[in-house]
Amino acid sequence: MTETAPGTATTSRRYGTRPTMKDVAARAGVGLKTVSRVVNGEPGVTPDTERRVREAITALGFRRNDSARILRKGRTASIGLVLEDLADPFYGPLSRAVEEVARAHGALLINGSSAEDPEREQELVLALCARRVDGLVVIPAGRDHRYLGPEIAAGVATVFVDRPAGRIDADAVLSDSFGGARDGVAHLIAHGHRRIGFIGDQPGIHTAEERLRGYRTAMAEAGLPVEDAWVSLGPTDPARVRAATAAMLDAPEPVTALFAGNNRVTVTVVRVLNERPAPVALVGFDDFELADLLSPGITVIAQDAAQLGRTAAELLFRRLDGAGAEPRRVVLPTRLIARGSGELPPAA
Amino acid sequence: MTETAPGTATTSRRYGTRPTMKDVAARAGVGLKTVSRVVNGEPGVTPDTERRVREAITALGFRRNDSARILRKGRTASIGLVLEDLADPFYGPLSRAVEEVARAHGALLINGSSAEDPEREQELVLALCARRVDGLVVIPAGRDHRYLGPEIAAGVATVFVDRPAGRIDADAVLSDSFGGARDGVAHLIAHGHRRIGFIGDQPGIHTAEERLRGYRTAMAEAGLPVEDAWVSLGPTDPARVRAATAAMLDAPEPVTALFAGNNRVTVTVVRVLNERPAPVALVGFDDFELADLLSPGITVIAQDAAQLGRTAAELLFRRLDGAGAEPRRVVLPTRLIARGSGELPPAA
DNA sequence: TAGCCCCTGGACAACGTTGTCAGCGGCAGG
DNA sequence: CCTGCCGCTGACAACGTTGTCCAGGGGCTA
Repeated sequence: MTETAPGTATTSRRYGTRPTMKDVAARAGVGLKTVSRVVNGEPGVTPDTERRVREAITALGFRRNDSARILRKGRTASIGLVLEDLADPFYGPLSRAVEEVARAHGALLINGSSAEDPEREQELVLALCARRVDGLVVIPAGRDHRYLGPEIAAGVATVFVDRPAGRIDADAVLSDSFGGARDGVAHLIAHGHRRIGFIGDQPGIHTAEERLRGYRTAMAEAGLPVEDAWVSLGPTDPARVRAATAAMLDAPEPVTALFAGNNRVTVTVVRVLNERPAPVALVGFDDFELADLLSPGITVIAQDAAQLGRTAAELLFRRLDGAGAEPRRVVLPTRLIARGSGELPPAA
Repeated sequence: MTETAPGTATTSRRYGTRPTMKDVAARAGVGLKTVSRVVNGEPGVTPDTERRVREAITALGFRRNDSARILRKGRTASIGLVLEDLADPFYGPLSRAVEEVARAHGALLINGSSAEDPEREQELVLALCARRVDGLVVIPAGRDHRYLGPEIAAGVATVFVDRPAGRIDADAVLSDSFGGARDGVAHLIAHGHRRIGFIGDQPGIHTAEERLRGYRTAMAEAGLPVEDAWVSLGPTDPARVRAATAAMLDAPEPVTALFAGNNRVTVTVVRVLNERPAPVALVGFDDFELADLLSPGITVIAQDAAQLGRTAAELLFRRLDGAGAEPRRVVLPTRLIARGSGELPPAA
């Protein structure tokens, strides 16, 4: 045993310094490798030796340093998740689903929010790569993911969720934004609407564009024109959405129904409609808690966020297990849930 | 550019093997340490040398291996967050707030869900410690955290949030559960209620007990009795809460008002009340999105989840910056938001 | 021109763990 | 009694990075 801190016992160590296997080995009177064997449950250790080692471990409060282990082994048993905003209720279940799958595979989840900022996304992704995560699940904020090329080539499995990767070919798990929006708008048309507004997320975001395309397609299929004033894309903050909604409703010839491009938009639109006397039909993309308890209940195009996360994570681990193949694109169906708001007839 | 075909030049590497500083140094024709200097922006490198190194870095797709760096430096620049369930809307903003603070301090956030299972909490916490996170933010699931003793002694800063640690002395950031519940119940009493039910989370959970204590105190302060049938603690799954609510409302002498112990409970209670003709007053602990849009709006005791997370993370980083001191307990106030459901008069 | 210092660059050890390999004692078979 | 094998154990190198220390060269001063 060696002396360490000024004037104290053998086991005392400076604050902030942790005992290592070497310390454990010294205390147990065995070799370094034997400690390693015990810690990792490898065979070939006498019960008596093992007991001595275990005693030393608890006495010293030893905990294996995974950084060293990772360095040595090359695998980190962790995956990274980069999403837009954890505070958005859409991402909670998604994140949780990814975590559950990771856990089932013995991996830890490291996650971060890009705040919808491409630079921040890249910064985060590269930080995770520097940590040598085994794989990445990314909800893209940017439109160009070529910076991931070297990482993917180096063996970092990567799956994109909710939106496809930009300018590289990679696995992606998506919801059927186009089909969902088309169904939702067709639903409104079926209930007699002719003048339908679309309020969506920023142009440039894949889902926003797909949903807009779905809207336009449904209108076209019904032979209806789309006026410029009926389409508004932009940030989903309440102020912008409020303004857009008001503009459509206060126009000389107001829209009689609205399609909201995601849950953030829907919530604000509901608030605006609530403040107005005349009922306006509404279908929103994304389901959300309590949508059924509002009056009228909100008709939505539901996508299963948890399923999205689960599917992506499972695909990721299949890749890690060596399922090498062409990048795949998985598209999950959406489901229209009619609750009332989408079945209102045109006011006029 | 060099050839990378199988079995060729020095710079070719197997799939899954990443270039190291040594490779970069060889390619740039400089020493190992010089590469390190460039990568870390240390002074003392000629512009020309730096350029050569940077070229080699991009050519090889080099990315520093943070595992090795961490091992060498001892600090990981990452903190761990262990919470109950990311899918619970209460934790999204909390997690996000912690992340923002971590980011401001240049640290990465690793998080995991305990699923309210003490064993899983411990497993997660220890896994994070093995990764040598610099600090931990923990929303406890268990009641005994002595297992954290060695870690804290070894310098892992730890802050508990939402509930205090069990059987060890540690920093904690809490909401005023007791005061909030007391205020909420007093609010119901002020509106004429005498028979008030309390539906809360599992006994053993600190907040559940504090809120129950607040309920009992408010009742006692008003000189009102509390019948056993008016108090129900247990899991917050819909089935249990439904049953408990129904039992209180269908009793021979039903309660005229309910206090819900957290947002999960509130949501289910709202659903049950919606199915019944007679209005029942309701105050819920925790605010939630759309609470204002229901009819009646739901009166709540709001706690600021983001503030909770922010405060905890800031305290954590103060500790990491060396603010050694006695463990502190910070209690944040709650706020009653009256929206209608809490102001309904007794039915009878 | 000698002497000195500064600037740049590199050799080397160390961080804590795991994989490889070799040693040692005992036991069975020849 | 020797050989060969097996079960257990430990010495040693390696993972990729950073900190320490030293060497060489160029510019400056005396």
